[in-house]
Amino acid sequence: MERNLKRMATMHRMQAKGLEMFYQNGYFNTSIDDILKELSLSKGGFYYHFNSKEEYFISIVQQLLFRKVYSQLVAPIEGKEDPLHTIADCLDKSLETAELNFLDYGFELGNFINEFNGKHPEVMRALNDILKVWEVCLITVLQKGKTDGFVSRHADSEAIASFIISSYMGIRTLMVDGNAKNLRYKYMSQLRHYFKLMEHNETV
Amino acid sequence: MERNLKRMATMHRMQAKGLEMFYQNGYFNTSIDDILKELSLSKGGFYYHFNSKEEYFISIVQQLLFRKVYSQLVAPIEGKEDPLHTIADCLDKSLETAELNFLDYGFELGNFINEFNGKHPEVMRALNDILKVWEVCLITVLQKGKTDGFVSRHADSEAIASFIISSYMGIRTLMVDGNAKNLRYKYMSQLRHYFKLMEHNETV
DNA sequence: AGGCTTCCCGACAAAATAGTCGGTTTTACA
DNA sequence: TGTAAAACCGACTATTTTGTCGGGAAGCCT
Repeated sequence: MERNLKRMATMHRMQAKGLEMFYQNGYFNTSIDDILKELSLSKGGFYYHFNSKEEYFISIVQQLLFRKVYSQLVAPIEGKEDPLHTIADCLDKSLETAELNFLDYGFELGNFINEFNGKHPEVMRALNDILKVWEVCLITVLQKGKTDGFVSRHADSEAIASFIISSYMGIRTLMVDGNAKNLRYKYMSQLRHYFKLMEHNETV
Repeated sequence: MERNLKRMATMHRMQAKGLEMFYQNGYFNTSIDDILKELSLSKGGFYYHFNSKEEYFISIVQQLLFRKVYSQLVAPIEGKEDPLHTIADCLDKSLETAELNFLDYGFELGNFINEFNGKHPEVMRALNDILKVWEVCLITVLQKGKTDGFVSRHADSEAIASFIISSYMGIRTLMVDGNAKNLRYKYMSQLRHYFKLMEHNETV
């Protein structure tokens, strides 16, 4: 058992540092050597645990990135009532974290999708899987919101979900180099306006 | 004069091919050699015209990318009346081009901003300059829309502009690997709903 | 202690990378 | 037509990159 623990510990250490550096510099602009230097680990050590840079990256995506997105964007709204307010609060919280993060480089998932878009199908599949989980969660919770009387029955849950995702991905990108605080405020104000549209307000 | 023409022609050829390949594969994943091979040009030829890869890229951004964004996203709305409908139509047209483009890799400007975000200040400046032009145009036309009675006086032009930009950047990213046609339709429907909110509709 | 598996080292190979430089071709023009 | 400048060539250097491999250290079980 001690064995397995050590293995897990090392791999996790490698993955965590990898995510950190790929996020900061991008996948293609980060070399295995760069990462290993930071980890004080050797080439042999790396290739003992992973077969290639790409496989390494995919494992990071499936394990670390998935959990990160899930805990930040999915879990806080999953199964909740009053979806519109819940979603808005969840996104605002995410933006707040980004705003306060001195070393923010945007939305990890979004950045990687951008970097791999249209190529590297294996990697894209892993990234799209995460996106899909988020999307499905949004749609589900919006649909439930309809039956629970929080969301207008005319609202198009799928379209709303896509709109939320795209706007969030975009604002995270803009916030990196712009006035994050101001952008966050502006974004949230517009998003909340937009959300008011589909509140259940049929006066019957 | 023939001299200058040839110079311009060659440089333009290099820039055009560079934009094409940087767009397809990303800046860091495209080597000078790759580009030169496609151009049937030599190393010496390249470094005669440009001093470095970065300078080369910046020249591409300032000349080709700027014009591209300008003609597609700025010119069609600049000075126009009824800004909300004009903007919506303009974005829809852009999305249509992307949708029909068999080789779409997202929003060029957005992709590059993503790739350089937080690093390479020189490059980021050039990219942000373009973004700024677009943003200012949006704000201006929205403000004018207020005085002309097309846009509600309570609308926050700056916030709307940011919201438009971020959502557009996001949807372009999503459209690459998703069902572009469907995404475009969903996006435009939500955007138009959102726009309805700020139409001038004070019944006095 | 002996042997076996797991884990890790670091030198090495092979290819790719940005950029340099001396020389050659092309072009303008006197 | 001669000549000088502009435009281009391609071999070369430096470094970096991913990935391999033979071997050694550490832990585990008997």
